[in-house]
Amino acid sequence: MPSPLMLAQQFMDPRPSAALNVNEPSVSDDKTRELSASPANTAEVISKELDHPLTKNNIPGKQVSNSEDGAETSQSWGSPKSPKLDHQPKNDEQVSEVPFRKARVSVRARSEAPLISDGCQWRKYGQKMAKGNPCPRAYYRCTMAVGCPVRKQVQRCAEDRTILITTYEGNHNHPLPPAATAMANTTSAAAAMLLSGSSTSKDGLTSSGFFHSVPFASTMATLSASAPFPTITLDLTQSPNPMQFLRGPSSSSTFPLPLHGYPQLLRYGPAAGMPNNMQLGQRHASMVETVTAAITSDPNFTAALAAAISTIIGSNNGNNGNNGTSGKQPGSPQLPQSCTTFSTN
DNA sequence: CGAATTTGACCGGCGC
DNA sequence: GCGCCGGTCAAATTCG
Repeated sequence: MPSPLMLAQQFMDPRPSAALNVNEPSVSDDKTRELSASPANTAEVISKELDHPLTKNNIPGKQVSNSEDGAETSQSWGSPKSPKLDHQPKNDEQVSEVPFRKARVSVRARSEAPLISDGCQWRKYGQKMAKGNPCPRAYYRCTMAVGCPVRKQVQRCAEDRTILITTYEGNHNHPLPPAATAMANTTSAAAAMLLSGSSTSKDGLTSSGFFHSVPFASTMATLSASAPFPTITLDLTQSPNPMQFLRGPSSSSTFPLPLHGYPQLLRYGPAAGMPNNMQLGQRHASMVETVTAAITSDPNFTAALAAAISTIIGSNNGNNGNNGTSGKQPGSPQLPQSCTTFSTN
């Protein structure tokens, strides 16, 4: 891996296509059946995979570790389990250049509701008791589109049952609702930050880059690449602090983060803006802070976050299977979707 | 009646 | 080689 940046990009999203679709609200999300309301919740998203599942190197037991909830730490998504639907191994070989084939994003949110709404529609297909956690883990599959390979796991933290951990895997092969898109952007930003920071070290990115300048950011998001696939964890359960910026009516129901307000976010993507050098320095920091603040302060954000995550996930792998449009775009190489996402929105 | 959820069984991987 | 564990499938049941 040449430049860390690249890595970052790859993690985030190798392909634009999915992301693009995401932006299009063709699907009305109202359908979101998940509880839409999780009042104060923090969500945890787990992972996204960059490559086909077939790649099995994953080590199932270990991957993400950042999670504090011991309960869920060991999840092995991406593993080859179901011969059928799960993976859509088809043509994505392009991604293979990436050192890590799979990436995961985890988001932990504080929520009383059994699920957090992320703008997508999910169907439960299984539930299991995880070994170190008294709370059952539920398995959901995205039903917004027929062949959407995206899956998610939802489980409460054993230690703190108010914390809901949601793990996303796979990429959406269909457009996501606006809410989801918004989330996606936010999440992507976070991920981007992480990634960018990660350049320094593979494992704990937290320590690098942005985080230095934005300490609390690290607390909310971390990326771990030690495993075969990188994992991005967003921890919304703890409020970092400071959001002095947003203090006022932050609690309004809408997402504060938005790109609308912060154009910087839009360009934040690796491709676009994450130059090796972060000239933006402070800008980034502020953006991050803003985002963080928004996240922590706004419960609704959780939903958005979840959606975002899924989007990201989708973007990563995405590709191929996804967008109906076409697996790959001839003209455009693989731009980081995140970029796309950002800019689009 | 159709769709979604629930629950147990089955499958495959991993560790011992 | 055996047992454990996580994950998914599929039939049955429930709800809208």
